[in-house]
Amino acid sequence: MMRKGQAAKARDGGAKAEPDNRPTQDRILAAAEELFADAGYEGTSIRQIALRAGVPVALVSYHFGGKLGLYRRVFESHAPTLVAERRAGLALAALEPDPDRRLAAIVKAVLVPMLGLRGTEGRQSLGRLLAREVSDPRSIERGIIGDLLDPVAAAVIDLLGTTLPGRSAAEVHWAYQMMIGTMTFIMADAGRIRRISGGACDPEEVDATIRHIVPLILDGFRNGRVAKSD
Amino acid sequence: MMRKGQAAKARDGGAKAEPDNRPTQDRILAAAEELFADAGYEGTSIRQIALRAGVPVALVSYHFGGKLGLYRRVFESHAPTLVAERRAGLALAALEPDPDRRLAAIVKAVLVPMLGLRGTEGRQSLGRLLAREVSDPRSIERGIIGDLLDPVAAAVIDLLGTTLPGRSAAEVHWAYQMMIGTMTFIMADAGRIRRISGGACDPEEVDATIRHIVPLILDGFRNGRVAKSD
DNA sequence: CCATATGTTGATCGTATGTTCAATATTGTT
DNA sequence: AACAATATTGAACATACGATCAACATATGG
Repeated sequence: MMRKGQAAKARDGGAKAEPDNRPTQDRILAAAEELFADAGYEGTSIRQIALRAGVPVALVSYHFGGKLGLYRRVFESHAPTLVAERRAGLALAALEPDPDRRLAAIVKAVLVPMLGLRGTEGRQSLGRLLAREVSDPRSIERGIIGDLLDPVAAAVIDLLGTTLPGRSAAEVHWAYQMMIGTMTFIMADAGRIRRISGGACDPEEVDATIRHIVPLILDGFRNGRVAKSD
Repeated sequence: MMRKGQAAKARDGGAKAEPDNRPTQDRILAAAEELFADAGYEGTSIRQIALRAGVPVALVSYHFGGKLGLYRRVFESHAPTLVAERRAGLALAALEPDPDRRLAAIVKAVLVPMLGLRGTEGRQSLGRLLAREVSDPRSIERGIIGDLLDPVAAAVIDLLGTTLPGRSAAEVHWAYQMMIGTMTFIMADAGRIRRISGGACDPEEVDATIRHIVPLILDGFRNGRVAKSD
């Protein structure tokens, strides 16, 4: 009962110097983002989140209406930026007259905003969280990805289809899934890629990752036609 | 107290006609495989598993020494088959003199045993479970993938390196990660790919999937050199 | 200054979790 | 048949979970 509001509470963590001026909801969101990214939705408890945020458990339900509401809000608070970056890149790609350059622009418009998260201070956990949600079969029930990311996905596939005129719908969509699968796998990685490659590959090195991954995907797009029976 | 052993217990489920001759451990393993694949490790409870297997909860801990032991056993009971299939395909690929054919053989040796699980009766959940474990950053702590699958992964990368002589270690490893990422993403899918593509792509149709995915990856391998600065 | 809405707190609710136990049933061996 | 080893059972354990409550503090606006 000695503490008088936020100021007293601010000192107990001791981690940073400028901790608690940030509104309480933002601190809860930040804690939730990290923990959900590390352990997933089911693997994280609102008690852990409240503990890291330095607030009583009841505040989480009060501000976000429960665990699922908080989980959803984490995505809603960050996804618009990602979507806007992708749409901006797509718009630039659509202006490109040369099909080959346009293809490269599309791939970069999709990959760069996402892979770049791993190198952006304070955004690493967001990238892992998005990858986790995309990978999780259960995410369909939650509908978060469907609501926030599917629209821009459709735009990507459309532009991809007009840029690869000879391909069937299946070929275009499989190519898209290859791109998303590769990207998601890299985003979700927590060190295994670097370890297995003996340090040759490191998703944390964003530029090098993009420089290696983009051509791999691009050449699949350019040449990868469906095989004969064989 | 009326039931006398297994026979009486067999009738209560009512789902199948030939249920309980199967040893109890196998029923628990089968139930665990499905539920873990659907909801993940944290999202599944021992009680759900015991309920589906038609056994008391205590039996799970008795036979497998706890939840984690059961989870691990599910992989141990199926992974050797998958590894053997991959090694067999790799051995055949190594005999192929033509580099281009060898490359195709390597890719198929990795993809076909895994993607084929989705079309094998009673193995669909195993495929989704493997994909889930590979995607989960937490799986590193469990060590299951590292113990069971990493050795054959190293063999794949080695053969890949000798088949692509001019490439750097980073290029070879990134190519490998693209392949695994694409495969894992497809295996983990629970219907979104089919829905987004309007039915054009369906991971359940194993042959069509392989025929589309293999050339996409192959052409990335063949041509995807690292980009200049750009 | 009061009245009201909003934010915050610690405690408690009912339920679910993984694990363990003693008691009983079954199986295998001599 | 008698024995020990193994398997099965229902009940209980302590802990953790998400949610909710009444009490209290703070901010807002008249």
